Amino acid sequence: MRDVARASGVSQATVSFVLNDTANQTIPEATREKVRRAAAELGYVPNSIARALREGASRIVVLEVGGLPPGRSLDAFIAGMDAELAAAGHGLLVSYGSAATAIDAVSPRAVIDLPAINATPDGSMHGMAAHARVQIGHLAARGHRSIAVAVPEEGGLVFDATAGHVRAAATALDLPEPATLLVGAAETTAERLRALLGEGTTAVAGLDDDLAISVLAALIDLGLRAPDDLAVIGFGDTAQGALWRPRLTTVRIDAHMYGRRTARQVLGLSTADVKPAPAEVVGRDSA
Amino acid sequence: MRDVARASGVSQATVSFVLNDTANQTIPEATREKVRRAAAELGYVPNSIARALREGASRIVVLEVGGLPPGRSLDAFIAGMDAELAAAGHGLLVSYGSAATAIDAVSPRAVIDLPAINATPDGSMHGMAAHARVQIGHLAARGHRSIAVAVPEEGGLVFDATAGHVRAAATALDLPEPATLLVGAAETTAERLRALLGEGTTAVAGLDDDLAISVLAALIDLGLRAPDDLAVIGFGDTAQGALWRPRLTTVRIDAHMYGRRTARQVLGLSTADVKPAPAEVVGRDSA
DNA sequence: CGACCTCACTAATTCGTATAAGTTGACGAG
DNA sequence: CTCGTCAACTTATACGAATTAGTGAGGTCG
Repeated sequence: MRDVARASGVSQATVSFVLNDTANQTIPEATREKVRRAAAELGYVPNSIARALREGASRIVVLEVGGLPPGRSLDAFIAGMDAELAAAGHGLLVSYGSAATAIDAVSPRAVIDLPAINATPDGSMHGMAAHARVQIGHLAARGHRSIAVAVPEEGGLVFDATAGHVRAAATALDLPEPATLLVGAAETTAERLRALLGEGTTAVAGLDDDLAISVLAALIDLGLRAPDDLAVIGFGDTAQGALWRPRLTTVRIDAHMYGRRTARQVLGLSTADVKPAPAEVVGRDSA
Repeated sequence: MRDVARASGVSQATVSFVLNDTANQTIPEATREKVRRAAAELGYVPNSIARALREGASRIVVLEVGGLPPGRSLDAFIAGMDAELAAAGHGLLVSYGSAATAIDAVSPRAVIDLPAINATPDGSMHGMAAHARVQIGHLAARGHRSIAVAVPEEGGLVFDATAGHVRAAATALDLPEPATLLVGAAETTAERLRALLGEGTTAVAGLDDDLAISVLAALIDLGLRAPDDLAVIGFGDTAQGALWRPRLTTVRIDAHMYGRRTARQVLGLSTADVKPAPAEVVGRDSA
């Protein structure tokens, strides 16, 4: 910046004013032009660390994904956030694992703890509660009343919370409390599924597509088939689901828009014109 | 830091010396103790942005994953890097999408362009070339000579490079140049596969498990079965592969170690004692 | 004609750290 | 008694921007 100032014959402060279009600063267009030209010629690039030191935060936002299931939805969410943030001159960085170190190393403008948000009582930010209602609603509409929810054996908070949404959805639809199907090793899962079937369960909702697919596999191991012996519905619309036979019925959410909305939210921008499409059942063969 | 200095009755510089164990600095233990105590009491936490400004780079490293296929290998690689970096006081942040913005916003200690590294002529850093030899070698050992490689229709550089390794492996084993199977929509893929089978192809190697699974699905659509009508082998050992029927034969790599090694490399530490296990075929039913 | 205002800037300070370059007092050697 | 050395610090500066508080020239108003 000092070089630019020297080259254009003004002070460093003036350069800052011009390049940042600082308000309440009366600088004639001629000078502005001179400064901009010099900056361009010298290939001036602001040092974002210095800027961050001055402003108290860097222009990036960190997304913590925790144990969130990977897949198309997460990718789309990330892409959406990234696009919106980029438009505002910010960058998106994703942290797996040791977030704390990373976070204080970059002083992000904001950090988004995605699992925590989804775990919110009403999952408000991303409408998780509403999504769950769509998923369970599909099953209920097909006459299922005795529904189980497939949860990973080594769950973690993320899944606990999501399972909560599914349970709430069942209650809201006047269905009995859903049973839980712990998904683990192939044989154990199959055994548990057999037990559940014996108790009259007619449908299973997976917290994500991978879990639903595991259930489908277990079903095959038992020599049974979906949707006749058991209806299975997933969540998230991963590529895998469409490949399976029977093809997996699942729920698609507008993750890209949710990503964009989240980005605008943390930047303090209006979210009025970014409306995610409602969750939608991708009706295929398994339910 | 100034507060700590005031509280312990020394200068800010001394505090810095003590807290960083600066070499060539003679400070009696008594003083050191005083400073440390004050720091602890005041809950002093160094401002990493200021430190980054001073040192020219922050203590984080950015990993660019580009269009790399997600899955267990990538997760393990990330976990490995993260662990090793954390031990050295650094954080790991992953960039999808607009890496440039993010990178200059944080001035990372290093940035790792994973696809680019894997694309290296010999894929040296992560032994991609050797891995490909293991994959093709398995097929060759079972007597297959006419092998095709499954590549995504919308490939990108990552896959081009990986495909190169597979081709090189075939050549090294004195096999004819492998054909290419473009994987796209279900029907098209099945058609292409039918054509390939007509030309005598007896085995397909997928650049990752997802691609191999798509081939398995296409095979089912054609009313055929693996491994009798076509041997199929994947790469990366994702959870999905084990669920499929026939269960997918694949290649497992020691991604965690590769991650750790990469981390130590970029930090300039010795990599002598971190030796990734060689790639290994997970022999299941499909090949 | 002097007070006051606006324009077009500049000088100086701040953010929090790391470190090079002193400074002071005690002690030993000659 | 003096000089040099060393321990134990302190002072001052730099990193690169943003921003606050001026400052001088020129014009307006009463």
